[in-house]
Parts: sequence; structure tokens; C-alpha cells
Amino acid sequence: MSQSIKKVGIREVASRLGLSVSTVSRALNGYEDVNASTRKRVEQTAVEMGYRASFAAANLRSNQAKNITFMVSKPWTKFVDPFFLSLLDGVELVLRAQGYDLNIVMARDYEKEIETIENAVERNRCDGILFGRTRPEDERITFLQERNFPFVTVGRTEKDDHSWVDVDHVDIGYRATERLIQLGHQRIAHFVTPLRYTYSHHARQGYRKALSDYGLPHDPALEVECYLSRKTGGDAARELLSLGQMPTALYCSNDMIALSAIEALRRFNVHAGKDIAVIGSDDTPLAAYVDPGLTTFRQDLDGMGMRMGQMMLAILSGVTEPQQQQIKAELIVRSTDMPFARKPGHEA
Amino acid sequence: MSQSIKKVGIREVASRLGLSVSTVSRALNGYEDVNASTRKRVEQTAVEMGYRASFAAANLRSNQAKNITFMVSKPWTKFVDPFFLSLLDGVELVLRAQGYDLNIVMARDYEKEIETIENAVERNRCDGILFGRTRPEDERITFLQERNFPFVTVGRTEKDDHSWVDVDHVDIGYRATERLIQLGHQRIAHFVTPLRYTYSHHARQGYRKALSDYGLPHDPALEVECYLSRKTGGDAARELLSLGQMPTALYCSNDMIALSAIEALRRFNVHAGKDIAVIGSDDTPLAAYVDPGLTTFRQDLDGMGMRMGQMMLAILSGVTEPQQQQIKAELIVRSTDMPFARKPGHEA
DNA sequence: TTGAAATCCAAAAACGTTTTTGGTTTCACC
DNA sequence: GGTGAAACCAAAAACGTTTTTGGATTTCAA
Repeated sequence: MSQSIKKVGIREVASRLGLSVSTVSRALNGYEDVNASTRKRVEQTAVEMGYRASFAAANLRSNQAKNITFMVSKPWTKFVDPFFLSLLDGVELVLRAQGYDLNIVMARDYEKEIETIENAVERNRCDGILFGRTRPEDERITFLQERNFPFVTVGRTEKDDHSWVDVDHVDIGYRATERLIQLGHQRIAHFVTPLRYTYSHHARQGYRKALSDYGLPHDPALEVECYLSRKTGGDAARELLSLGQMPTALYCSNDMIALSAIEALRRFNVHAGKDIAVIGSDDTPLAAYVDPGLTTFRQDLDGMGMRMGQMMLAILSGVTEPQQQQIKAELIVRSTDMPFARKPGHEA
Repeated sequence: MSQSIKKVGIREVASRLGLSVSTVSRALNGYEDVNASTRKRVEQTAVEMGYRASFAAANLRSNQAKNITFMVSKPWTKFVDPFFLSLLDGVELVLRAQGYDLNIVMARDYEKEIETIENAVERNRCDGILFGRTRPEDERITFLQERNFPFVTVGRTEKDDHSWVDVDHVDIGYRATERLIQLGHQRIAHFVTPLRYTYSHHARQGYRKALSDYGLPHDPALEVECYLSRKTGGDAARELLSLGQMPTALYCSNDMIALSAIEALRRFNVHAGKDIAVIGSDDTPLAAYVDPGLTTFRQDLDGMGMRMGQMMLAILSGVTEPQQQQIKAELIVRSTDMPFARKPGHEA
């Protein structure tokens, strides 16, 4: 208890070595003007004595926190998002290699996002900030740009004048739809993720382009916006059913929406992979487990995360022009999509 | 760029108000000896001017970081663990209410865990630390106890002389096994989570006790340790199959293990809920989605997280005796368990 | 041998708060 | 009117580093 271990400061290290505090600091922080042998002695003694620089003191003086904050919004965490964790892995790997820590903070809801960022930025808690789920007009980005604070997002905005990494959702939307068309489907629905997010627009854009490229009509009734909590894929599916005119194929810009739609349809005896073709978008771990397996797209999240980390590092080291990287997803064919077949029942 | 917003410090606030720096600080930090009207003026001006105390400076001087770190080990994140995120929600809620931030750091692997903790503790980056997946003898705990640093774990240890929250895994193991027995099963296998963790021992203990209470023999061959990456439930299942003596029921101390076992068995035409009864342990989101739905146990993670946060707060406010709370899980009956039925084929 | 440059290091300032110390009012009470 | 306590606030110290400044020493060319 009171026996607690005495904190050893830089002063102690210096005095044990008979050096000045400043020399110890310089030695430890990799400055050039310190004799190699002195440096070695210092480093050795420091670990011997178990010295660790006070984070607060170092941060205060040098004005760098040596850490990067990833902000995640609560509504996002709620639905366990594998997306997020895999991405983080990559980010962390890259940052750590350069001596930066990654830490994650949660914003309780949308209103708190900006506050959370403010808190991180203005209190100097981190050197840079990362976040996802960008919106076409994103006040977080405006805020950060105004103060010229380093940040990288996953996802784009309308203006797009900042650094980001993103999956090519237009491409996913296009390829998913195209595939369904090529399988012979004509009435293809699209369950859209919340249009609040930029990527939802992209997915929809890809969907629409494919329809138009292949000369299919665009039926607005087949485009349903879904949310992650309420009105998820299940509700959207029921809605379509009640409309009477079921599509024969369905492209969802999120696997969970696809899965919940499949689940709901099954209760009405409409089976994915048999009565309706379904394609998802992000290869959630569930996608491989359910039966039938969900056809979807795999995204190289780890790679994206690493890229994101590199961008941040670049910004930190002075790069000012926006870096942007879009990556393509890979189609994973499982069992929920199949060629169009006129249903016997419908013939009569 | 250079137009960057001028940082406003406590000095500026003080001078605008014609007060001393110390008064402003005391007003903002809720000290008693400052006139209510003065305090109001200060608070108002502070937000007006957009003043935010430098985290580093405050931390340096007051020696408290006003934040709590949750350490998560990489091998844990890898397998997206809903457990972890829901828990965090509760923790964060409670801590934030008292002005503490929660942040999450990842330890890259087991060897790095202790280093990660050291870094957090000795550099004074946080006021307390949280982590899970405790082991019977856990060096992280020894380390923290030695320096008398506040921490709460999810999970217990051999000695158990610290604060923790935990799900009652003995109870889960017992009830799962008991249920299978009552359904008429006699040969009940147990796929154990890594025995490195304390909770695995507890689950196994419950399993064994139920067997013994009901007078069933304990067959060591039916107890298979699984890992989260390699030798997951699928491998264990194949192993049992190759042994020739398949059990009629299976209790897994982790849903993912259960699901992967079910998946593997299906390929051998052994169907969960028909040919073999399966019960899981932690109601992963997948459990409800797969077909047939996995019978498992639900744990009140949110509540546990909140409890964990409260414990931390208590420690921070001076409570020194260990606080410990165990919570019971709730059985969620779905479709993978069913009564024992002699198989026609086996009769012949 | 000398002077300049290069190398190494010490002293002290600085970072922006919080905390300590102590001084001045105000006010109730004798 | 005097006294002590309470309330309010100012000045200055302190937190533990990094950075700045500049002083010694060494090296090396002239």
C-alpha cells in the first residue's frame, strides 16, 4: 500500500549517471548530438531503473501526444461491427511501428461526435484523429479542417478535399446488380443502408448505373432505405411483400440487412437462393455461417487499415495534400444467389 | 493553415474576467471557496471563449488522467467478440457520468499485455485499468497489485483477492449439462474454451459436477479443449467422430465453438437438434441467426459493464477492499437441443 | 600553435495547468 | 468598536518533462 514503488524520474536517472537531465532526455529521444557510448549508458540505466517518461509532462512540453484516436460512434458499435475491428488491427500495426499508440473512444450518439472530437483535439489528447461513417456533408470534417488538425476518414464526403480510405461501393453496387442481371433477373430490389452516410449513396449509384446500362427500368418502389436498428432488412422485406410485387432478386448494401431480410422472407416461405436471389456487401462473419451461405463482397480491411495508418503518419510528417485511396472488394459467391427461373406457380 | 485558431488558455480567461488564474481554475474545478456568481461568470466566459484545459497540463499537475483504460488483447479482438463491445457500453456509460473517459488499447499479443499495462500505468496515462480473460495465475494482476494501481477485471483468478465482475460459468456449465441429462442424454461431450483462462475451468467444473450429481460417468475423451483460431469446434468434432463413439449431446463453453462444431458435423450428416443436441454459452449474435438456432445462455453484459464501471469508481474514491460480483446467465432455448432418441440405425 | 568547427553536455526556461499559501474582506457576535 | 471566523481571491510554487541557449572540450586544418 504505502509500500508503493517509488517513481523514478528523469532526474534520478541523470544523477545516477552523473549526467544532466537534458542529456538524458536527448539521449532517450534520439537526438544526434549525444555520444553513442553516452547514449548507450543512458538507455541501459533507464531500463535498469525502470524509468518511464511521464506521459503528461512529455506531452505538455513537446506538444505531441504520440497517439492517435479512433472515434467510433455508439450506434455503430451497437451492432457489432467486424468492419471496425479488423480495420483497427491494420491501423494499429502501422502506427505502433512508428511509436504511436492507437486508442479508441466512443461517442455516445451523433450529437456527441463533434463534442468528442473537440475534446480530443482542443485538449491536445492526440496528434491525429480517425473515424468512419462519413456523411456527404460532415461537420466533423469541417471542424477539423478549420483547426488544421490531422485526420483521416474511412469514407468520403461531397467535397472530398481530405484524406480518406474507402471501399469502392459504387463498384460493389454495380457488380452486384450486374451479376443479378446476368443471372437473368429483371426485378431487382435494393435495400439501402442509411442515406445519411456517403457510402450508401455510392452503393445506390452503382445499382442504378447497372440497371440503366443494361436497359432495365428503375423502379423507386424497389429501393428501400433500411436502418441498422429499426426498419432493418426484415421490415423492408415485409414491406415489399405487402406491395404484392416481389422482386426476384435483392441487393443489400450491408450483410446484416440482407440476413435479416432473408430471415423474414423465410417465414413467408420465400427462400433465398431458391425463390429470391440475394447479394450482400461486406462479408460479415455471419455470412459464411448461415445456411444458405450469403453471396457477398469481401473487403481487405486489414490492408485498408494499414493504408489509413500510413496516411496519418504522412500527415504527421508534413504531407499536406489530401491522400485518397479506394479499394475494390472481392465477390464471394456462396448460395443465396441463383439464376432467375420462372416460378411454376406464377405461370398459371 | 497558419490561420489556425489561437489556443485560449486559462490565463486569457482569467485576464478577460479580471480574475486570477487560480480563481478561474478553482471555479472550473468545482471548489467550494468561490462565490457562486463568480463561478457562473467564469463558467460562462470559459465556454464563450472556447476554453478547454490542456489535458497534459492538468494531468501533470493533478496527477490524475480522468480516464480509464480498457485493455484488450489482440487474439481476443481477432475473433470479433460481441462480448467485449456490449460490456464496454456499460462501462463507458457509468464512467462518463463521473467525468471519466474510457479508452481502449490493444495489446498485440500475450507477451505485450504486461508491457501495455506498464506503459499505461507507469506513464500515468490513466487512473485505472480494466481487462478481461483472466487466467488462474495472472501476472497482470500481480503487477498491478504490487504498485497498488486501480483495476477491475472481468473474470477471476486462483487467489481472487481483487475486484472483478464475472459471469457464473460454473452455473452455466452445470445447467447446460443438467438440461442435456434431463433431456435423456447420457453421453455428453464438453468442448472447453482454452484452459489458459479461468472461466474455462469454471465451465468444466460445472459440467463435471452435473455429471457426477446425476451419476453419469465422466469420460475424459469427451472433454476436448478448443482454441479460438486453430482447433476450433470443427476440429474437435471431427476428432470425436473419428473416435467412433459419438456423444449424443454437446455442451460448448463458447458459441463460436458450438457453431463451428455444428457446421463440421453437418458435413458428416450429423445434424444438430436432430442427431446431436448442442448447447452453447454466450448467445453470440450469430446464435439467433443460424438455422437451427443455437440454444445458449444470455449474459447481461451491459449490466456487468456498468457494475464494472461502478467498481472502478469506488476504488478511485478510496474503497480498498475487493468488490466482486458474479452474475447468472439466462438460458435461451432455441432449436439445437432436443430429447435423446435412440437412433433407428444404431438399433440394428 | 592557433583558430574554427564540431562535438558533447549543463543550466535554465518553458509547457499550462492545479495546488498551496496566505492575504484581504465581510460579517456575526460579544 | 473589536475580534475571530468564514468567505473569497491573488501570487507563487509545483508537476516532470523537452527545448533552447550557450559553455566547455575536442578535433582538425592551417
